[in-house]
Amino acid sequence: MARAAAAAPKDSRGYHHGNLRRALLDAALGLFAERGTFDFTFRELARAAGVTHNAPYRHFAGRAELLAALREEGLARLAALEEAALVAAGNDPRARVTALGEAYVRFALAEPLVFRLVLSHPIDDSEGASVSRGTASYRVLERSLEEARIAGAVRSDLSAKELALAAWSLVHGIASLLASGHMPKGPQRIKAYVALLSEVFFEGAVARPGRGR
Amino acid sequence: MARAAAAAPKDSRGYHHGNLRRALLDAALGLFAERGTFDFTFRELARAAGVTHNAPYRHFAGRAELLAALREEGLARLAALEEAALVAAGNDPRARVTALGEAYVRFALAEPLVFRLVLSHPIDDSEGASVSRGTASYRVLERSLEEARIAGAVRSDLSAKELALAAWSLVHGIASLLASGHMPKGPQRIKAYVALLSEVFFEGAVARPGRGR
DNA sequence: TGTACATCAGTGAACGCGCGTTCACTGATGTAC
DNA sequence: TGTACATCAGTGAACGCGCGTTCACTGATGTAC
Repeated sequence: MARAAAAAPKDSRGYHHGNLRRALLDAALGLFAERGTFDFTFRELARAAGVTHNAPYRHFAGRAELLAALREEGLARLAALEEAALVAAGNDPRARVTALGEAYVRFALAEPLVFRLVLSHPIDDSEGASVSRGTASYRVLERSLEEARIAGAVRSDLSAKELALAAWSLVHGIASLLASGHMPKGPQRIKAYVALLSEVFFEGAVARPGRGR
Repeated sequence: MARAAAAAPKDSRGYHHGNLRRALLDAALGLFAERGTFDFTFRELARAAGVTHNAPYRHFAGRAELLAALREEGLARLAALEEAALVAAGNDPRARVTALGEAYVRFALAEPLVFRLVLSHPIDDSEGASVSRGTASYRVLERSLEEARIAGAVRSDLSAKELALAAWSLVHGIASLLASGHMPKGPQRIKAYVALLSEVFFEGAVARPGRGR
């Protein structure tokens, strides 16, 4: 116990760094934020972390491996946000689906570069396009819509898969646009965006008697 | 006339290239397609176009300027596709909006890397987030929804702006997912995706009496 | 139509620089006895 | 508990390479007379 505690924080003093792996990941995030792109060199990364130019090789074979680690961490954070949102949302099926969307958008805005790293990362056909549909995030959405369908809250002439595809497109669309700066941001705006998209997703855009003015 | 014709095609013979600017843009597109990313060097580009490493400087100050030119061309092609789609769609407001969506998705699939170049290009706040909302593409969509609204085809308790935001999110979402390979593709699939999203956009996901089984 | 000349697109040698990679090393940590 | 040693994380010098950039150039095209 005392040993573990001494090993983990470590004050980053002395010859051995203590947790260079973590420091490198954080330095990479710092470089992202600083310049808005992913194109840093491995030597820049080492400099940013305050170590010799080839210390990083003890932890990552190269840039690609480090980016992959960041992508994985990002996906995990997104999944955690979604789980928390579901818990907070209670039992109403519609509220649950909306909460998922809001978590997704919040993530995209809180970490726009990680979001872009994770989701604009091209997946070639050989890996199978199912990679991303197999994502925890997507599965949770599909499951929530299945629940909503069973509860009679959404139409049953479309499958949960089809509804999930539409919902994911909607939410991924706004999140991408926000993360790339194509839309005005601001915390109160996010709420409004999500509320609007949720309304359109559930109710549709078509004119109906007895709605609005 | 004879002069213009001789100047334009030019067979790319001899010391002067004839149309190196065009050739460089095409070579860049070739490099994109070949490696799936935008990170080529200016010297690679010159090599790909078959000229000396600094011939390109006669036409572009650097990589960034060339990418900007490609972005501009891409936006113009997208706008042209959308115009053509509108013409082909006839007068039905709902068909017009759907046709716009389909054109957008087709563009993303036909030129996934240009699509990513154009739309995942980060816009910083100083340029104003309105840059992209001021895009021809977005304006056309908003106008079409305004028409639909006037025709009574869509609800009037939401503004055309709000409806356009939702429609754009939806279509940008599916287009991004397809362009990054997160979704299975295929020409007949696109039709199905667009039809599904159009159905959900207009009709909504909510269960209604007298729909489905 | 023919000649002289200016313009301009592409050439090719040269530069200094930061990169990724290699290598032998050093010093701290953890383990065996 | 104390000493000896193996392991392993980070160091620092060295390398060859391709890059962007500069420079004086060459050869083709277009224009003036």
